[in-house]
Order: sequence, then structure tokens, then C-alpha cells
Amino acid sequence: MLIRTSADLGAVIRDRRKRLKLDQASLAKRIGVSRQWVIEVEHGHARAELGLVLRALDALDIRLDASTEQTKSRGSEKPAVDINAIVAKAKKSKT
Amino acid sequence: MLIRTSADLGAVIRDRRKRLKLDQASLAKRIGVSRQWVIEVEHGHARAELGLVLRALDALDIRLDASTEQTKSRGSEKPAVDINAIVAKAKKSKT
DNA sequence: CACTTATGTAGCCGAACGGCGACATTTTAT
DNA sequence: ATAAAATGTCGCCGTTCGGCTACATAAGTG
Repeated sequence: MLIRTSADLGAVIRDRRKRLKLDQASLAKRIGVSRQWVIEVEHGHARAELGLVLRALDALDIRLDASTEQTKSRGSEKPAVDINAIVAKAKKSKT
Repeated sequence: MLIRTSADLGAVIRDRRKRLKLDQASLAKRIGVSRQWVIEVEHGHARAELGLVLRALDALDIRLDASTEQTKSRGSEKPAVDINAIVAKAKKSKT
């Protein structure tokens, strides 16, 4: 699943937890956090600590992959040549 | 790339930033955080806020994928039947 | 119905976050 | 070598984290 927001993450975690037939308390113990933490994260708490979240994913055997392959381009992406640098140089050596 | 730790995340972010020829200040502005935040995260700050990290990945067009497909099994994984529940019930109706 | 379990909520607390400004250090370019 | 930019470090500060205890609802079972 594609992760965009903390809510996505929370959903993934909750689904996986249920699939593994774990209750929040057990999962919390596995991860080493409080039960409330699990609750908040499953609800999409955006300000949770990155490290704890990663531990949670590990405890649930969820793989996280980062890739730069993108389907939707959003304007200028990978300029084969760094136009900016060229322009900058051009500006400097004006005369 | 597989993300296990915050250091992995930091490396991915830094690589991608350089690949995009951005300096930390510009990236920070894109994400909406301070320049120091970028520094710390690139260094693997484990306690960074999840939401900000996700914003960073988005700003760099890095896709995050969560999957439960795993190569290395680590003990008991997907018990087809929930033995625990069964045992629990058995214990209860002991007589 | 009464009983157990799971989940969610509230307040208190120490600790750390992240922003800010200023400075030190490293790297890059001329 | 000189200048400029990029990167990293340091306090200060308001805000929030995450753990804790206790309580409040669901949700399921006899």
C-alpha cells in the first residue's frame, strides 16, 4: 500500500494488527510503548515519533520501501542538465 | 530502498535532495520546516515527527510503500488458525 | 442479565520537539 | 588565496510528546 499520510500508516498498522489477532495492549508491549500510543497512531497521529513508528512496523513485519519512481509528475522533476546552475553562471559572467 | 531505521530514511532523503540539486534551506522551505530540522532528519533523527517526515518525502517525490510480503520469516507468523484463542477457550471450559 | 475483554478518553508529569538567531566549520567557486 | 555558499552546532523558548492511572464506553460470551 502507498503511504501518503499518517492516517494511511495508522490504517496499515491496525489492519495488520487485527490480521495477526493481536490486541492493542499486546502490540504495545511488543513495540515497547504504551497502549495509548498504539491507539493514537492507529488513529493517524501525525506527530508520533518516527523511531517508534518504525519499531511498530517491524513488530508487525511490515516492510517499508522508498522509491523515486513516480506515476504522477508534478512539474519539473529531473532536469537532465542543471539549468539553474547554467543560468546562474550566465548571470555572473554578464559582460 | 528498504527502510528499517531513521538513518535509512535520512540517507534516502539526503540522496534524493542532492539528486534534485537542492540545498537544505530550499528543501526546508518546501517542506515547511526549519533548516535545522532537515539537518537532523538527514542525520537520522529518530524522534522526528511522522507528519513532517511524510511531508519531506512528498516534497522530494519519494514514494513510500508498505507491504507484508516478507523474505525472512521470524518465528511464528501467520497462524492459519488462532491457536491462542482456542487454547484460551479450552482453558476456560476446563470441567 | 451479569461478566470479561477490548478500545477510547482525560489529566498530570518530565522530557524532548521544532523554530529562531547567531556562530563555527566545511565545501565550492573565482 | 579570497569570497561565498552550504552545512553543522549552540542556547532559549513555547508546545507537545509519550507514559502513567483511572475511568468510560463498546463488544463479545455465559
